[in-house]
Amino acid sequence: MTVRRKSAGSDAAASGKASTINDIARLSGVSKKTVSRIINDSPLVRKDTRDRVEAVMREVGYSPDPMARGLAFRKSFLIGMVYDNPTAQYIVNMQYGALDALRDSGFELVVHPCDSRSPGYIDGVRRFAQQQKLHGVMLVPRASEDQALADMLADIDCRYTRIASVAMDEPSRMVVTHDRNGAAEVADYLLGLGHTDIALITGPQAYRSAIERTQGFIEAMASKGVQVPKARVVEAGYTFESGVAAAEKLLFGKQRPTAIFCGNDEMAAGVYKVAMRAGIAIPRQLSVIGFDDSPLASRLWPSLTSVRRHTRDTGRIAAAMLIQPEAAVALSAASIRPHLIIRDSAQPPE
Amino acid sequence: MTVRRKSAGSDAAASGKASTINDIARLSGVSKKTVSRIINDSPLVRKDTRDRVEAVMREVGYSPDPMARGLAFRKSFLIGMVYDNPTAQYIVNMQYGALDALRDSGFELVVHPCDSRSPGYIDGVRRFAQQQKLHGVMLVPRASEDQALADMLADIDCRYTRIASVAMDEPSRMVVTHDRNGAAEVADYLLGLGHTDIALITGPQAYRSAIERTQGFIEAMASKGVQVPKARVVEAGYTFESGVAAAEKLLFGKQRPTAIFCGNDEMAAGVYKVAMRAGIAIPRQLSVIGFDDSPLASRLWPSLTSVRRHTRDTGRIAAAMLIQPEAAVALSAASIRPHLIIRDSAQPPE
DNA sequence: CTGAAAGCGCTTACAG
DNA sequence: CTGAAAGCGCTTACAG
Repeated sequence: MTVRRKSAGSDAAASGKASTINDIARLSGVSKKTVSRIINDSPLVRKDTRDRVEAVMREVGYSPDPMARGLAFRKSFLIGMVYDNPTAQYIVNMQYGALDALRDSGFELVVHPCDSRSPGYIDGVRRFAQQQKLHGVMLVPRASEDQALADMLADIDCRYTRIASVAMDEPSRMVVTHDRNGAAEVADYLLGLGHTDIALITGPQAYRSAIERTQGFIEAMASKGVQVPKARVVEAGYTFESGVAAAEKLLFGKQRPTAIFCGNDEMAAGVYKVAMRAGIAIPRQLSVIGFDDSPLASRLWPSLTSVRRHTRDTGRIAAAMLIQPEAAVALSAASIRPHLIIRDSAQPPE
Repeated sequence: MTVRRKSAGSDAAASGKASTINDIARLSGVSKKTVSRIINDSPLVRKDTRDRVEAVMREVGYSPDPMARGLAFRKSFLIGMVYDNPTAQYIVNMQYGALDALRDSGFELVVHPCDSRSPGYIDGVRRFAQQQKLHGVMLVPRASEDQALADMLADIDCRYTRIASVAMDEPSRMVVTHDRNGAAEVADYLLGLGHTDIALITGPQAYRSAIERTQGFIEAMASKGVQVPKARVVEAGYTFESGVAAAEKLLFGKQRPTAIFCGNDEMAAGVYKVAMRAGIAIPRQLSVIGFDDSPLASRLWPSLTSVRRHTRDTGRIAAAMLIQPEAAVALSAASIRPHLIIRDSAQPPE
């Protein structure tokens, strides 16, 4: 037999209405201002007062209304995530990471995909940020690389963090993913296997990540004394189809490279398709390496060696910097470095 | 030479503050209540008054503050999307669809992934809905199949829509995806190619979609006079790894089926891996068909014939039903039926 | 069809 | 350390 405990909040609960700051003030015998101080973690409250009020809050299950708070603060408790990256897994991981940081913080995540090639997109983000009085915005590549976007946000006093492969703003606003390091690791790995004739299929050089991955690879090779000839570098579009087209150029020329490093997994899948169709065995006759460590990497056959990015961590840090600015420096200093996941798509050249 | 036009809103603009309903009322010489009526599309406003006020709004770029409106309405302008589906592309498409419906509506999308197997998850959704005073919630499979979740939302008077493969709630709350039809189409297709010994790798039967796809297939076969023996049906977990395990059971038995229908593309990729490794040629020696038409389908080699779901449309309709209840019936009547996308992974049996 | 008053649930600015 | 008053930008309930 259970005894139904009569809680101090049963009036509000019974009437079906959520309790407000006034209820808490009345029930704990303090002014609403004191309750407000407690909600906002003000140090100007005596410990026993705080304890008493917090007990009441717990008992009635009080949580402050974000809209009322937002109205008074002139700022909402919403974090916007702005992105135009077409890769689903990347977006979802970034969202999960942001939500990791936002969990139990009172902030919520509002998603805002956009098309950074369309002319009005900056205005769209501005309306979004201003109308919702966003607490902050996470800028995900490639949108994060658009200086005009960042300038607009600074202009309307909307705080933001930028995720990018290289620093391009104040440290307190940057989460740097160091794509260059991942590409260098690929170069070292392939050189270590004995490859010297390695081709590159790069992403569009209008993307900073593509530049970083390309340069990181080429420089790491150079540092070991191996030059990558221009003809071995084919620029593609980060898409499967563009990977197919690039592979066709590379695999049916006079001399076939013994390995191909692709700027992402999508394009590596394109190389797989061309190689399979042409009867070129991976990895025996051709080593292939991707970038992203997307789900695709382990589902392809043979499974694809690829560079893992810590996308979820990246998202978590970018969001945390928005809601805990004081921790920003420590967080941004935390190095998120990609690293190689070795699977079955590379071996020493024949 | 451009003449800078002095707009009626230049005072507010110059002071850097967004204009409010009071500014609009003052500038157009009406009461704020009339402005409010116009914001809320009330018919109780004379047309010329409305036109005049709307002109002022446009001129100063006014848009009402959602937090102030929400506070007064006791309801926010946020739509929650609750899901526990691990497939990234599905989630992202669903989000895009919802955003299609929400665009320029004043509503925003707040994402809320959860784990429907964890005990406290319903409480988590409740807190989310109550604290944010959500305008409505979209329930995505498999969370949408949890009656206790739907009951809780009804209990707290939070409107919701459920996306599922079969109706399990009032029509005004359902978006039905008819997975059964897609599976039946696969059966017809494989029978048409001449297959009779077809195996199934199904999703977990705790998922309604898995039941629907399995039953849809088996019944369509039966209607053409072909029985599917029990031993030809292997239950797996909708994951790549579970697909691998199931394929190993099916492909190395006494008699190999000539075709396998997989409950999703992930598991089909698992079949590919096992077949490739064992030197079983797809589609010559084994036809394989998936479900989802995920990006994976076209990236595998040979490209995978699969059932396309109209996920983005589904998301759009589910969101539209929340913000335009009057259109709900018409929308839910709109049939979203999956259909087969034929690629290269099936051919007549040898 | 239009408006003045009161209120939504908080915080800021000021006072003590 | 604590509180009474005014205000954030809207809408509801009531009146005309």
